[in-house]
Amino acid sequence: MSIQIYNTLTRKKEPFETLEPNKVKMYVCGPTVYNKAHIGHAMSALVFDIIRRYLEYRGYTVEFAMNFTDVDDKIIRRANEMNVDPFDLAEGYIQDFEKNMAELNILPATVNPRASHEIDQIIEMVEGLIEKGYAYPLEGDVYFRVRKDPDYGKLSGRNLDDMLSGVRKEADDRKEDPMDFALWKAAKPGEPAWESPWGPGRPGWHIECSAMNLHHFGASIDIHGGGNDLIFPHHENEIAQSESLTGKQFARYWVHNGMLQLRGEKMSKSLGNIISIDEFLTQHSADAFRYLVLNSAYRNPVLFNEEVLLQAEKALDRIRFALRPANDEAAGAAAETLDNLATQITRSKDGFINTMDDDFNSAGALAHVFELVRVINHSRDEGATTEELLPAQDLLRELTTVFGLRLEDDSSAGKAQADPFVQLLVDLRLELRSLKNWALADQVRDQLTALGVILEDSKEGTTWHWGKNNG
RNA sequence: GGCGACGUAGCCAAGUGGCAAGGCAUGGGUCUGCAAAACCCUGAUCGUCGGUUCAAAUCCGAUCGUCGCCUCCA
Repeated sequence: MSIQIYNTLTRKKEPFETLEPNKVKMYVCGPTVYNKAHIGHAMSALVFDIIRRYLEYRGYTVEFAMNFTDVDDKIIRRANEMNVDPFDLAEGYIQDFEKNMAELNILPATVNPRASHEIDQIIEMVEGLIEKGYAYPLEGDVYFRVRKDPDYGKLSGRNLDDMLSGVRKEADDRKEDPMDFALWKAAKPGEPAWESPWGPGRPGWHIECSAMNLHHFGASIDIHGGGNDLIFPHHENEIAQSESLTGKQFARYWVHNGMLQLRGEKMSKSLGNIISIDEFLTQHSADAFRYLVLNSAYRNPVLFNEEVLLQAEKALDRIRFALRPANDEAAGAAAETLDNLATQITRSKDGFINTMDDDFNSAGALAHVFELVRVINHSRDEGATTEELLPAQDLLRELTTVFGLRLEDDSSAGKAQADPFVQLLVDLRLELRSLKNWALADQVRDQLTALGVILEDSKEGTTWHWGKNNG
């Protein structure tokens, strides 16, 4: 059974077949860089990072492109408000975005094209569309002629006549059809502009993605991704532009992620309920966010709130524990236990792959990961040695790496200076316990807990670690 | 108004025809001086109504509810 991918274009799952053997050309719509990236951007980036990692795990070479829209009305407006150069503004946010992506453990794209670096290709494409009759210049603008494209609406499942009823009455009546959209916009005074056959101006939003794809990948790509809020009009228009010009199918599979739900509604600028990635990361771990994304179907809305994040942190702790070595005095587990462990390795790996093959069902695959976790922990309790646990733990590390989870025991980061003193107190308490001075021993433990240090007593002694978001 | 998605245990959430995964929480137990962690055990007939079928959470119809797109949006 091959990988199955749900294709928005056909509204069903289809077997994944690449244009070239073992190679995937994948393009995902990136952000318009006029502000700090928010957790909705993170959600989309995580979804496609997971898909990309999984395709690589399955042996594909993935060429992954994600653009930056760095020429746009909103960027220009904000730059004017702040009295800075629009390109400097965009550059700053691009760097912020790349920093955020690294923090979230999102693999860097093969290429990050920017609209402002693709102007020649954009102009060339617009000229081509005019030549073929799919576009027309109008007072320095250029518009796409939607009525000329019989397929227009095939991605979003709309037809032009239905859409017309929804069009605002004050629609620009210079255009041939209200649904015609801008490929090129004439420059207004004070705006950044490039010379073109139609006078100074700048590209419309939709054309950049088409031009970048053509430039970097050619006429056809395997996977085109983005948030499902981009299906219309953005992706619909991309298809119209690209396929009208080349006559070839633009993207074989259209993959769309669901929206992040904050307090029951979509997070967006217009609603003003934005949480930036920076803000998020001061409170929570990147792994916790990734877990939320993994734990649900990428096409559905993902619920985001404090309770769910707490549940995620605890679930991750469970996986982290399974990666710990065996007890020091472990004498080796019984043959039956080791057989079960060996069986589970095969079962978990097969289950993981079969489930992920089904349209990247990460939530289902996560169940297979947790089964492995349970059996590892059980085996440890049954006396398995570190060597005996290792193959299963290697697989656990392998699968969670495909998911992009770091699972670092890094909660002590930045606190290392205090470690010797903590150890001193822990050792002291051990003495108190051997003297059966429980009251004082408990006092030490309670006060360390209050400082964010978690103690765990066992037969071999006491281990300790820093708790989450504490100390 | 048009197009689309979703509604599964206290919470999050897989599962699209054959006895309902997983995580968090809860309760009980093992271990522990106590605790923590870990381990074992513990719960739902799938919004509602009707239909198809030997068999439905899963297909069809209706109904209620939630959400998204149709304007910039990941």
